[in-house]
Amino acid sequence: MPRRAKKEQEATAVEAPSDDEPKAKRGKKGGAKPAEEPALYKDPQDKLETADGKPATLKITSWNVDGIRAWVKKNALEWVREEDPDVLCLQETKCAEKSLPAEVLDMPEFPHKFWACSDDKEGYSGVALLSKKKPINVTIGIGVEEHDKEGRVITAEFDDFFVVAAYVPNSGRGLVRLDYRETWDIAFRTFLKELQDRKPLVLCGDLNVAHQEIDLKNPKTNKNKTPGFTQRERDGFTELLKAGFVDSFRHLYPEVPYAYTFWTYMMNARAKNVGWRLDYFVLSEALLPKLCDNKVRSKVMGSDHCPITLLLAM
Amino acid sequence: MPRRAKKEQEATAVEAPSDDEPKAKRGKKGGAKPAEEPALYKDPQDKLETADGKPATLKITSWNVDGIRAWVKKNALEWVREEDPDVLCLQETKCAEKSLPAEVLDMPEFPHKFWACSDDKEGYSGVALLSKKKPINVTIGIGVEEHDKEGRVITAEFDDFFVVAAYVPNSGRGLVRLDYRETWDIAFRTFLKELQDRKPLVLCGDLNVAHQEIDLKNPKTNKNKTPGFTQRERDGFTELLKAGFVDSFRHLYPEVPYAYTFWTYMMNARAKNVGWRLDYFVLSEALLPKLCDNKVRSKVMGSDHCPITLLLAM
DNA sequence: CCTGGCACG
DNA sequence: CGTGACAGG
Repeated sequence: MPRRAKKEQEATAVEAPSDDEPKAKRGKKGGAKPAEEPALYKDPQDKLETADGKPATLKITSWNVDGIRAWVKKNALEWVREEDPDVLCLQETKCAEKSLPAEVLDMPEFPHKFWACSDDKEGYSGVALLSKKKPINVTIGIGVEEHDKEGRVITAEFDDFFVVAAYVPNSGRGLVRLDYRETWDIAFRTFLKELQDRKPLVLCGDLNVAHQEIDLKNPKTNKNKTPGFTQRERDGFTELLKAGFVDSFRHLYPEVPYAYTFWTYMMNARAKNVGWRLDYFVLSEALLPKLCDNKVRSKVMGSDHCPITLLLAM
Repeated sequence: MPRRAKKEQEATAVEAPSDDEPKAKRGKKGGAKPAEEPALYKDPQDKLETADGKPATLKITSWNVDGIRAWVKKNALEWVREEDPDVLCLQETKCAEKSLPAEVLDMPEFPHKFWACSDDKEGYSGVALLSKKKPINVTIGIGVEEHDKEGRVITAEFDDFFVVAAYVPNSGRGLVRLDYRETWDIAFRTFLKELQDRKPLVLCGDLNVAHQEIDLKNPKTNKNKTPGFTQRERDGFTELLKAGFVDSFRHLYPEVPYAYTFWTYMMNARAKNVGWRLDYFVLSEALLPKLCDNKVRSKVMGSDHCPITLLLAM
């Protein structure tokens, strides 16, 4: 940093599927159906300065990789190198530390690498935080034993702020883990508030909730049924914002729909942009004057989530 | 049948690996090691008639497919169509009947298809017998309850002979199932002898034993250690031959080495032809006058086993 | 549908 | 190393 302007968002990891939706479909009952145009999202050009003209000096990228080994094989690191963030936060690495791919361990761009893996279940959960600059201090977990066994949080302290990389527990099929999720949400909020009492923070990662109806394609059918869009999960997020935090994407783009960061692999959801916004940068309000942009790199392939990037003028 | 002569054995399913062994290797200690030429096997041209000139009229192909769904995806059926056998025996289909790939179920070349699947463990073992001609009768198993739960044997009766398609149980890592294997071998032998009392038979399939030292690359290191080359398994095969059966490949080519039908996927074994002859046609002695050839299609890809083909003048 | 584990070979 | 079933999402 400072950075040159990049021409346009490009998907370098893996080519986006080239065949579009069929233009028209004939229903089984014989009735001709009108073509359903997919509601696409076009991320605007990166805004490289704050509202009052201070240049972006810090770039943070967050990506739920859905298995770091498979992700590496899909050449996702090529895109990471082009994006060239200062801090890279990865969720769902699904990989014991000893099995991490050499391609990631070797990256000289990030001399400082931190890993949190699940204690019990191999290949489950797991987050990483990679940084160009050496953090003052790094901690794993949120300081609550029952919540720190699954490799879900890494906190890196820098001079003027914390970066918290998080992978919030999914409530599970049939919402079997929604009770646990609520317990987590409360404990995690406490943790974040205490951190923020010391220094402003950037929370980034897969928070496993679509906050409002605008944050997923099918709010009606998923409300209180599908993990990630129950009232309790959404209220948890609202509570977080009340504690002095800001959803930076929604702050910058209050009315913009279709800006999803996750699409199930099933039913060709990504091609149809039937998705969810589950990945966030949540900032301490104190950092708002430094906010330049929050990008959603929706075309970048390599996982069932796309990467998101935060630009700050620190 | 009768058939035109085929020019040369060709691998149409999947290209054989194109890079050969490195010509020379330098040892870690600095000493130059002589290049180890892989001991290759070249299957001779198909012999399309018996020793006394009767033309081949029956072609049986046997292949351990190591998962019929994966095998189909590797385009193995293309090769099967070129080979065009009258009877096709498949082992290790690893597939419940309801999940069989449509590509196989649809094959009009084989109007008569028979499946034997594992009762308990899904995706384990399983054999198939496909035929152009309708058999007089078909049975599953060997008529012994404890041995008939894993989908290992199909017997098809034709006018002048039986075809027995078999996948003999592997003795398992650490030979944990060698005792069971011996029990199986005895029961299976009894079954075959009783069949043969009625009509001559062709046993074909993965018998999970390399009979003699010539039948695997590394007899010394595997003897009595690795499943498939213990004395008890080898003796079982010897006992079978004593009961009036003939290993047709070894009968035709008594001294030919390196004619393997299986190579572990590990350690690049196939490229180095570090293999085992585990797949056989075992004939009733009465069928010897009809024997034309026993082919080992070692270049044909699609599984960790290659197909073998028997040519008879019935 | 796609990732990981694990059993089996 | 590669297949399958299974958990998890």
